[in-house]
Amino acid sequence: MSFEERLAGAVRKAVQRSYGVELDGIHVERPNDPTHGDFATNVALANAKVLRRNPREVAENLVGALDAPFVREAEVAGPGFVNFRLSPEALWEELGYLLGEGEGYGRREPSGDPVLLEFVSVNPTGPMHVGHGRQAAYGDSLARIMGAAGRNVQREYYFNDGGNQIRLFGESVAVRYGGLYGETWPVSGSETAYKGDYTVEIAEDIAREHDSRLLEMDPEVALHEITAFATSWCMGDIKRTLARIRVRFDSFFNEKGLYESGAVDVVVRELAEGDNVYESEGALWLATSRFGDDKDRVLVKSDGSYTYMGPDLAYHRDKWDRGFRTATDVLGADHAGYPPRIRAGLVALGLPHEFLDVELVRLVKLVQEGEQVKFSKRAGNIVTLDELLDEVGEDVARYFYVRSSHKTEMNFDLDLAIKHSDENPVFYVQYAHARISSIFGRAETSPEELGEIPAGDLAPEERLLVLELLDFPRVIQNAAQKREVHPIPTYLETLATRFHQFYTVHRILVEDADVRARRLALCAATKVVLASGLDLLGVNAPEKM
RNA sequence: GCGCUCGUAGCUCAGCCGGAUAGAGCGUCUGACUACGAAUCAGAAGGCCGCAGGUUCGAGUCCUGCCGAGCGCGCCA
Repeated sequence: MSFEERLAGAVRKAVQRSYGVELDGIHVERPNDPTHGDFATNVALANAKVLRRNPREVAENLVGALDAPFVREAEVAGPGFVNFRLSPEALWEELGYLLGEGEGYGRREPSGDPVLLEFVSVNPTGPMHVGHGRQAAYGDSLARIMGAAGRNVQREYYFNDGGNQIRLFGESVAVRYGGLYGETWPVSGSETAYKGDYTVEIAEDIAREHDSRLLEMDPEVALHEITAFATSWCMGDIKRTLARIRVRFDSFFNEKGLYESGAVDVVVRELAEGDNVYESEGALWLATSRFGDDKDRVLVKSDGSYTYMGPDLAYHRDKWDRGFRTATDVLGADHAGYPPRIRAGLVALGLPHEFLDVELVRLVKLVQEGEQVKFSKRAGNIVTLDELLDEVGEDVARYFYVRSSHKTEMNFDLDLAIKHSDENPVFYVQYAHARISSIFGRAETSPEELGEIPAGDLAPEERLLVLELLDFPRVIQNAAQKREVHPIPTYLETLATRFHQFYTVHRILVEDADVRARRLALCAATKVVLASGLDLLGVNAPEKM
């Protein structure tokens, strides 16, 4: 149990003893100003009115009634805060526990209902670009964080391997392929849809494998071949990029299978037989507005084919049928209209409203020389994720992506990113880790060989470092609960600062065996938490750099 | 027009369930390596937390209204 929780419990008991009331939601926090102690609570202020006493009086009584051996000092301050200072023995003991847990510190075993985290899910019509990189980095880190927080999470990639976009893409590659042999391939639109250079590469690969054989076949059959080749080429490319940026998936789910298994038909039929559909203008509409959507949506088009509602609802129903009780979808912010209507459809199918949880990731705005560049896969003017990784490296990219909240807009100036990659704060955090490794190298020992920590007084820098280390479990829980990744980088940077400050003031490898043991313990604990935190972000913790 | 998400230092961003004097990094300026890694540390300058009301002991944080930005509002996904 953390000190926050233990303190909250002790405070609750003290209030109970003094006033005979049971309070819940007791808030204990780390004050900004270290002179306000290690922890503070505002219960006296928050509850003065209910107790009909003035806050300072409540605080005084609370201090008097407090029974908490790990607290060395409790005092009333300001308008009625109670500031606590912990005993060094308790802090060292807790640090010993941290070291005993090692990389597992702050992490919980997965339990509870399984959660399906779906992210990236980009169509296999081209390489991943810098915008996708953000969703990949966010989604993967979120999965790691939720897992560490004890959620039973599975990561899935949903890919669209049918539909109109795919057809247009297949045609675009076919045009390139035909072009290699001086043939003109007929397209359904007035012009080729996808123009990126990679379409030529794919066409060349097709030619390498099939030569001109496909040109002699029935065009529809040939197009089918080409499309299959092209999409699988792209999936391969995407998977390679994902692996490179250390993004892992447990499963890949393809849309086509939903049609082939009849799952889409089943869902549409089920809805059609219910009371929430009606016909209008030759189409079948689903009354999603009854369940919170802005307006109703077409389920079956007037030509008898399904809209995307069909497969998407079938897909989410499938998630439910597989036993998941929460479906977290990580989507680009351009899909903002999507959650209400899909959720409405799912509720119409009888699934609980809370089942679908959507996190919208703001798009990355590409800027070059102060001007916004519109990047479109179809126009071909994209900066690929691979290009970015070539320039700045995996650690810099992953850290950069998740350092700011996924909800805020992100301006991405590639030139600037390359130029300033040396200044990326990830190095600040990694440096602290490498520095500690170097200390252990010099001490000719390792974090594992430390043994018991002899208790003793803590210098201010040591105290702040310990308190920061012990905050890690809370940071993980908080981030998981709020589905945010950026608190981790924020925390790691603070921790690295606390360490560097401690390091600057105190020499670690001193003669005094107890002092040396304590300081090495601080180093070991910092090292393990830094490595663990960086791991949550998919970033390396180097021994030297 | 309606809906969602945002607006914090020159720039990029933090800020836990409403708490005490709003914090970092970059950039600018000044200092610190003859003991463990200076990719570091100490300090200075830099703020109407978009604006205006409201809620209360207390608001960057909650509510309302404006202003500004992005996205969405297809028988596209």
